[in-house]
Amino acid sequence: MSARRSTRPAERGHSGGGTRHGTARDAAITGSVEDYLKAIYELQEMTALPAATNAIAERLAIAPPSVSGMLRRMAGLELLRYEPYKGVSLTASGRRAALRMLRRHRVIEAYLADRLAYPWDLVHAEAERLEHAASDELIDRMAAALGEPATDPHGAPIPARDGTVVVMPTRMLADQPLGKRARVANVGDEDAELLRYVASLDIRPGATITVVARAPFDGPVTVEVTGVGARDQRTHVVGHTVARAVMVDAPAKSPRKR
Amino acid sequence: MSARRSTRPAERGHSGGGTRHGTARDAAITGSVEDYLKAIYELQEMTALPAATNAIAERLAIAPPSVSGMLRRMAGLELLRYEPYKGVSLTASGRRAALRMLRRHRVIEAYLADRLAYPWDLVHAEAERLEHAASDELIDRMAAALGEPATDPHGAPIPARDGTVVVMPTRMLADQPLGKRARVANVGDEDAELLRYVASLDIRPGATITVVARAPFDGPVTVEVTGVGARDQRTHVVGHTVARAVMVDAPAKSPRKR
DNA sequence: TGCAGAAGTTAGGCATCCCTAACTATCATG
DNA sequence: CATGATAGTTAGGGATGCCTAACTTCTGCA
Repeated sequence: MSARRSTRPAERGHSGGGTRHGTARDAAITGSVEDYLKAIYELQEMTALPAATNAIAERLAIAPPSVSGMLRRMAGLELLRYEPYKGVSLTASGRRAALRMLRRHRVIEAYLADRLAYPWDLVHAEAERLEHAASDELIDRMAAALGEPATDPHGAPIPARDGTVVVMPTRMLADQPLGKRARVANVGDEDAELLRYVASLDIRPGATITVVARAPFDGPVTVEVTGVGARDQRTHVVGHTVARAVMVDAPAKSPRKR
Repeated sequence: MSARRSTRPAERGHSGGGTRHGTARDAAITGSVEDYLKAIYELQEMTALPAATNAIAERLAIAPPSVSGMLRRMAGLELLRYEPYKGVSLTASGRRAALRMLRRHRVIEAYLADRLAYPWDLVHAEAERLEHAASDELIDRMAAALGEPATDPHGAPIPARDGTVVVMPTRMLADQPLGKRARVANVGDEDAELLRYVASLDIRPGATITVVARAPFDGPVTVEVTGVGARDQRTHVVGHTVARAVMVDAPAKSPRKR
């Protein structure tokens, strides 16, 4: 009988077998754990407070009890600190892993858009799956091919290989003072339909935008937009959801490296 | 509270949840099932007989009982015909799915090698993971970017979108008659070390090779090689494992489209 | 033809990762 | 400071997908 293959796939899907060799911790970072890490990081980014179980559950479209269980497991892996009923916050190791995922996600998005002419509303969904399967080698080759891009197609900063990110201070279009010109920094990447819509209004990272009116009670916002390569200005009225998804530069302090 | 995401990941890892919408059959084609399909197809390709449980198990580096269970499940999905103790053969639907995976795998390999300067011994491992995560859209974009390549970097034919493959008749270098010049058709892609080795001998798809001597009892084979772009000939002595991994054109009948 | 060994199966288990139902802790507020 | 809504937990269960141990079927060869 011929020799049995000695190299077996380290991780077969997300489940089963496994947990041999590797950094003991690495071995247990499944695709699901990676999704949790990203979600928790992004929640903490927003609030700077421990991430709430229900918030994580909602972000991942998972039932809260499933999250409780996973958090306990991840605490065991020392990816986060978990005090029951008190929410979670990432450890240094968890934060590193989360930023690694963010880098992967955004490099893939950038590559797809730039090299395969992927429309910007589709790159997120594709990256969402590829980010778990791609090797670090592949991510680095893609980033290198693009010349180490600083942002993804939606304007979100791409963490560097060493886990540092340059976070520019931004605010939602919904919070932007009237009459103040600003640069569009980034647009939330999760809603494809919304992305197609705002693109049709020339609202993309780098565009210039001014809020000229805002109706009360989370009402529509009137904006003047000058597209990235454009000279002429267009006026649009957008709803509150859009005004919350579009982020503009808030040139307050200097950019922070974190 | 903001609107709950309506689009949830259709498949979370390989496990759990799922089985919503889709062709009822599609929904159950997990990454593992995809691996089985490929393995079974390739075994059937070689032998033209039902694939044996143990052969599948060995190919996938999985214990035979695990295979038995999976085969029963896949028979239920009508991907294959399963007669206990008699092996399995793919149904039309299973064959289609297997060829789809082969196309994905080989398009990815070709893309990585061509566009990201991936060395040919590494593309297999990377494709092995990406093939489960990439969308059809991505595969087609990659294939289009390359100009619809006919073969992968190892010389294996890439099935067309419609599931047809042009299979050229080949034979192992180990079976090639003495003194007969032939073109290297393809080299088995699974063993990275072997690939690096044969590449160092200029043995790649398209190279010209002649067996000038063969020792008995599966002994070493002496060959004269002219590299793809090269003019001068080099002589090498390779072992039986290499002689079985290198396939050369066997210009017998005309190529079959299957 | 019969029987040993190879091939393949059933039985029972475990890890991941999700679910619903039911219970408990926390906290704002009257 | 009691209490009820909300947040979060435990309990129990199911699918996938792998494992080992033990058993059954098949087959080639004397």
